[in-house]
Amino acid sequence: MGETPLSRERILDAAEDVLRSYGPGKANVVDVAQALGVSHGSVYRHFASKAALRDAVLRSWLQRISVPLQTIADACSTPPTLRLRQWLVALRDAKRARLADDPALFATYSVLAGEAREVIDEHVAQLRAQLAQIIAAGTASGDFHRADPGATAAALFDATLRFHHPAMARHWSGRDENTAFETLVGLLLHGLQAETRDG
Amino acid sequence: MGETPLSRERILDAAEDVLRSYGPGKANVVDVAQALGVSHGSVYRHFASKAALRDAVLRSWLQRISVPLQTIADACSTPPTLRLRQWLVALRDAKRARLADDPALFATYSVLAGEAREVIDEHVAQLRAQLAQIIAAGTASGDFHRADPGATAAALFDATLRFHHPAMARHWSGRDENTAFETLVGLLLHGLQAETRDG
DNA sequence: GAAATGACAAAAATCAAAAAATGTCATTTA
DNA sequence: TAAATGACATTTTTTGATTTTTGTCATTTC
Repeated sequence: MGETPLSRERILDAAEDVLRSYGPGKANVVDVAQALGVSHGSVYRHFASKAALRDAVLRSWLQRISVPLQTIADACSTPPTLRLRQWLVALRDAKRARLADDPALFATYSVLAGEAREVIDEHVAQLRAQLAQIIAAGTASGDFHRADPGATAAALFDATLRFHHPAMARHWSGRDENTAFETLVGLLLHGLQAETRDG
Repeated sequence: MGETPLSRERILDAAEDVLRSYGPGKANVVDVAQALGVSHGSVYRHFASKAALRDAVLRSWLQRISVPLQTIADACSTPPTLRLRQWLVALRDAKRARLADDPALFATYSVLAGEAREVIDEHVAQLRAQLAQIIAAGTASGDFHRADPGATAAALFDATLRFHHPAMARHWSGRDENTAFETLVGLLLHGLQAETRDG
């Protein structure tokens, strides 16, 4: 009956569609199987549990955010200060665009994120590593003056939480949002460029 | 029957006790009235609704955080840089202490906060005003070089969300918590002290 | 007569029975 | 013989009847 053989990929796509139209509370694996025209037993042949499927869908969504950011982090020809700014803007914009594009789906993924702590921790670690990479480049070039790129990356990620953490999405449509972001990023970049006793 | 006449104060105290022992989901105004030995109708004589009582209890809890911070903000004899650091440390410590002291009550108040957006907005505005006051002092003394104390205050408050927002409480017992805080505060203070084109 | 009461209607929470979803696996299909 | 099925036991969610809680106010109390 199946035209294309059933694969993880196809299941993931169907699961995302089901999630989009039913929401995180109502979507279930029978629906996903139905969307694919197979029995739900077949889905369990590719994913050990509903939680595993949910994690895979979330991971795929997060990849679509982190992969383009890696490209920015890798752009060695861009000066570190500019590169850092571009990266922070890109992260902010990626989140805002997803919220603006489909608020319900954004809310759905926020719920999934709340249920899949490990997947999120992994994603955050990836993003921090990208930041650390840029900061290390800036330290090497003499643009930044900080001892520990890892700790500094964590500080920058935390400092900008307000602009990328889904729990703060409520604020993203505020009037002074852009000014607030620019003020904070300006402050942080000045901090990085300042000479330190200990760095 | 009543020894002391029923007052807002006494109701507030009883409500906090009830909240402490029943939690935010189970506490109700009949319980509060019972704890005071009065009918629930009498409570409604002092508070228009359960929501109004809840707001008042939350406001009182928040005051106990913001009033001591105001004292720090007002300490003109302390140099602005140190004063700012003290204020940020005090806010962080106040939240951490409440979480450590009674995690269940902290969770209860976090739920209340989620239900009483307006009260929280007011509280945040107060805290930001305190920060703005310190920053304005630092700008006047030449320690800081930022154009807009209000915007800078907002940026500092947002940048440190990770260390004072209840939604982030999960992280507060982490191993590198103190280092992370010090790294971020150091970065921010350097940023404030740096010369700017536009300030 | 100001403060408190408790009976009451309306709204919300609870609970247990019924329905649906998850996860397994012996059997079927191609 | 690898992939898919669907019947099944178990767990979770939904549903709707019942109980609790909220909020009001005419009456009572001190």
